[in-house]
Amino acid sequence: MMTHEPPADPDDPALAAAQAERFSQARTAQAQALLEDYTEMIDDLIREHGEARITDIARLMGVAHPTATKAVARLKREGLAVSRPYRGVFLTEAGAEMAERVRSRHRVVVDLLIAVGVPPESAERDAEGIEHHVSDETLMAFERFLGGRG
Amino acid sequence: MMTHEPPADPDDPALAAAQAERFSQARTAQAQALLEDYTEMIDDLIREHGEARITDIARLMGVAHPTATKAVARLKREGLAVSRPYRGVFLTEAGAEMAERVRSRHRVVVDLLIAVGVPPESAERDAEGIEHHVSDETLMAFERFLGGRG
DNA sequence: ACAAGGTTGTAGCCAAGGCTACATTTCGGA
DNA sequence: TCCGAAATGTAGCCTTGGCTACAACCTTGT
Repeated sequence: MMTHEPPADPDDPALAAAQAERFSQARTAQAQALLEDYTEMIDDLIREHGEARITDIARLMGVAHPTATKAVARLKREGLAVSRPYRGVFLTEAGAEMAERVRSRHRVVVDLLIAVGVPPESAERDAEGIEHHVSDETLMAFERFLGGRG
Repeated sequence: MMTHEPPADPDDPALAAAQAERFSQARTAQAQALLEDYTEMIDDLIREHGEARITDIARLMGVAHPTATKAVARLKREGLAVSRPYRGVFLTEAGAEMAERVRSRHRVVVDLLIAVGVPPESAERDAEGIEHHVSDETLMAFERFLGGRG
């Protein structure tokens, strides 16, 4: 049955465009992923320690500290965070909103994975990558699914 | 309840390492994603047209043709594909195996999304990004879940 | 009070994966 | 046949997200 893989017929412009659009979208989602991860991490750290220090961000993200600095610079550029030299990093309102959204989505994804039988450890691990590709419609479906089984 | 988000306590080396490892792994998966996508695409084209041309690959992936050329160069470097100038691209045995694995995983992911209530269109769209982060354990869980409701 | 050590910033490198512009090759139709 | 259009290759640019090395800045203990 051919319901899964679309024919990918290079002669059909519509199908080709649709296919290209999916990959394009996956690439876009990936570009967002870094923002989301750092935003949530900063939010986590502030909740627990009242501040988010570059060193801690870097260590928890598993990168060298200049990499974290660059990421924070991008967050600032995008209006998600603020910081002053040698002070911690803080989220703007937009950043806090994103963090909340990301945190909630992460929880739902992990819960769904566990609900369909994925071992919790794998669920936590895979969710880190999966969550960035879960659209709003898919997220809602996950919530319905989880809700429908208490 | 704290079962989802680990405390992310920067003072606990073990937790920090585990957290870092998850992000690290997500980054690795992302690096593999391009290989997987192109490999499957080439396999698709060969199945349908007997050959995979750079132009078609590029169009279906939604990129300019030199981008596809670069990707194929990487596939060749990694021993997944072969090609001669102005001839099509072909998969090595390793490439064909990867394509088969990726195709199968893609199908399972789409089926699972649909099974938990995601609209087919969204399922197809999101699966493109999600599949690359589905580990073997998670994949097996998906298959069990699908099997158990046949 | 101040030196040592940890933290942060900055400079500059690399590879990957996009792109455009241009050169070359192939191939099909007049 | 052979010429023009399409396909492919190549060069070179940009941004991103890694890294190391080094400089500047805090902070803390003696």
